[in-house]
Amino acid sequence: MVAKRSGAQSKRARPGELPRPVQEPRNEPPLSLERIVVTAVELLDAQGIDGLTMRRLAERLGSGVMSLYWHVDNKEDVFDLALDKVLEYRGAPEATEPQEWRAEVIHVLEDWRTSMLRHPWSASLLPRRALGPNILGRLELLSRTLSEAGVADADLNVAIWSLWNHVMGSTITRASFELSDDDKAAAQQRLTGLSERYPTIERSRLLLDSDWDGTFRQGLDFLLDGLAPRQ
Amino acid sequence: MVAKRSGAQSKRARPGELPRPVQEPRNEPPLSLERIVVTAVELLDAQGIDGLTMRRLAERLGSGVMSLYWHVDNKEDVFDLALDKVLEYRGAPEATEPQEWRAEVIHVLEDWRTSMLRHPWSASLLPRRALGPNILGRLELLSRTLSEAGVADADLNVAIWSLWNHVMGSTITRASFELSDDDKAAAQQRLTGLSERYPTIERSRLLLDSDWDGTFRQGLDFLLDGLAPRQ
DNA sequence: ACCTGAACACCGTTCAAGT
DNA sequence: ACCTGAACACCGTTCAAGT
Repeated sequence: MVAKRSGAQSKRARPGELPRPVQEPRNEPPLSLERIVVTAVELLDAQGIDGLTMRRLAERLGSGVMSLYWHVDNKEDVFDLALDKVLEYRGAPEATEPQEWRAEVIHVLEDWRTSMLRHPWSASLLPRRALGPNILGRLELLSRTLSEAGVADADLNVAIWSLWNHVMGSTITRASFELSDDDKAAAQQRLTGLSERYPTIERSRLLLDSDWDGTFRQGLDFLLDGLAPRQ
Repeated sequence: MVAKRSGAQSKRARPGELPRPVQEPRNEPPLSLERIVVTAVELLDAQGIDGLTMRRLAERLGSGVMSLYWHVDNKEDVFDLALDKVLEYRGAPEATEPQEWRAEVIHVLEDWRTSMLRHPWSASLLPRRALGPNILGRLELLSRTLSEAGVADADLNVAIWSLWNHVMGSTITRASFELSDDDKAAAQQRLTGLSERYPTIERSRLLLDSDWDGTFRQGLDFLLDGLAPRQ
């Protein structure tokens, strides 16, 4: 269903290595935290949040279940690591002018949202998990940008959380509506069945015609208008 | 830990009924969807999201586990029902002037947020669950208020989703930071340990001094400024 | 330092049956 | 119409042990 990431690309057996029979090419490299996390992300992408199981994860890695526990404390740990993995920041488009703080903030936040939408499970996971280094890094970047743009220290935290809330809210909403076609159909049914009870949202086709990207951009613009440093 | 709802108040045995021995007062009323939902909310309040178990739920209800399945399709169903239960709308403060649309919208959204914060599990659950009648009712109310205030039909869906996203984002963020003192402590530790890597958010004490209510109100004001119908 | 299997205490749900 | 227990196919994790 959902696109899988390439993850650990299957290396050809190096020449000179003893050749394994073709039908059993599981030339598994040794377990490592990195491999575990990459595979966990693959599994989450493929099977969703309930699809991640220590047993299934071990199977994919070609190891015993309990081997995982040497590298990882528990399942929560795996979630934290997978989440942070997905939020690696692949660098901004280099030194923008200080004038363009607004464009830079928009870039940072859209990249954030895009990263999460590539892995829909991440959106609903983030609010419940610890903040890993990549998440903190993104917060730091956002913070610095706003600060340099002239937002007063006293207003900084409110500004950051407002933007964070907007990113989280719109990403989670979008991801959840994207994921559950059943729910959507059920909601539509319930709505048209009860259109006398919910006439307004039925008329506006709230649950059916929604421009998520447009909503994100417009809400962001409103927030930035409000947050912009007075000059 | 978390306040429990009163739920089904324990009725005294009606006079004329055969008296049960005092030490076994489990004069359980018959199972019903209502009792199941109320008890599920109690259990979620007390034990959190992972604390809700069909077996524990049945135990609290004094019934066999499988009895639940006559009233309910599966566990997901229980989540949907508990979530919607928590979002019952206890009426607005009666017919406000049409001029006061802004106050009314703020009231609706703050009540929404308050309801969810009373049951912190609801915030992280809502994005993944189907929309029940109470949730739809709140959307309808919001929709009607905005429409009557003069928001054009073409802008209505964007307006509603922007506000919804803001409520969800800020409630989820707040609930998650409220819940996990451990994570907070860990984050603080990680931060102060690595203050050279995250200097800006360390300086602003982003993770420690946050005025969630203020952030909610201010972000809401910015959004309403932007969404307000041009006149 | 790294990996393992057996075992434990749980899950949600199917099924066939009881009243 | 409503409730039940036994059974199945799973879970995450402890533990004692292997290399």
